[in-house]
Amino acid sequence: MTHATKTAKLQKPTFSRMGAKAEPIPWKFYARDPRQVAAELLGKLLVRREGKQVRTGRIVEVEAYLGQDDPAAHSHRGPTKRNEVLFGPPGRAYVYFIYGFHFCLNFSCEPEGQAGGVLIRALEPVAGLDLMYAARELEPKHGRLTELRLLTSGPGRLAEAFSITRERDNDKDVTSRRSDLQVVDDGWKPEKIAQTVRIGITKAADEMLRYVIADNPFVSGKKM
DNA sequence: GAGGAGATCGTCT
DNA sequence: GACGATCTCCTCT
Repeated sequence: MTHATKTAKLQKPTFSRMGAKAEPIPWKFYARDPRQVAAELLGKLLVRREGKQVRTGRIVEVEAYLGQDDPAAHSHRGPTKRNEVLFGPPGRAYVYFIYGFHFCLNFSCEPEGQAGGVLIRALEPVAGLDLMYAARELEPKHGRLTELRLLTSGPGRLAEAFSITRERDNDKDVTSRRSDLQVVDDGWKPEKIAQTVRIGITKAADEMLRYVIADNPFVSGKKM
C-alpha cells in the first residue's frame, strides 16, 4: 500500500456543488509573483465546460516558474513563438507539447510584458469522471484510489483527462465567463500546504517552488 | 514497490 | 541535431 492510499481514508471529501456555477477567478489574481499565485491556486477548481458536460478537478499540486530570472523556465531566454503567452496578459493558458507525447497546462502570471507562470501538476477529480476516463482511454473498473490517480495525477495525465491541447487551449483566457476552460474558487481551502523542489528539471533544481496540498493522495510523485 | 529504458516530436541552437 | 516542466511498461527485488 502506498503512502497515498494510507492517507486517503483521512481525507475529507473536497466535493462541492458550487464549483460549476462559481465565477472564474479574475485576472488580477494572476497579475502577481508566480510563487504567490501558485500557493493560492491550491484548492481552486479547474473547470472544462462543453455544452451541458462539465469536467471539474481540484488543483492539488503546482509549480512556479519565475520568468527571465529562472533558468528552468521556458521564458528564461526571452520571448519566442512558443512561449509568447507567458509574456502576455495574466490569466491565460500556456500549453506546450513535451517529450513527443504530452501536453502541459500553465497559467500566465505577472502583469503584461513580464514573464512568469504556474504549471498545474495534479488535480483531484471532482466531477465528470466518466468524461475523464474516456479522454484518457481508460476503463473505470473498481473506482479505487489507485485507479483514480491515473486520471489526473501528473501534468500530462491531467491535460489528457481535460482534453487540453496547444491548438485548442493555448492563449485561452481562463478568467472569462465565456471560456470553456476556467479556474473557479468554491471557497474550499486546504488545511496545510507543503513546499518542495520542482520535479523533472535539471536547471535551478534546488529551488523550493513546488507547492502541494499536504497529504492529498492525488499529488504526483513520491516525495513530500 | 523501485528503478530503468523507450517512445516520439516540437522547439531552439 | 540535441534535448526536454512526462508516462508507461517491463524487469528485478
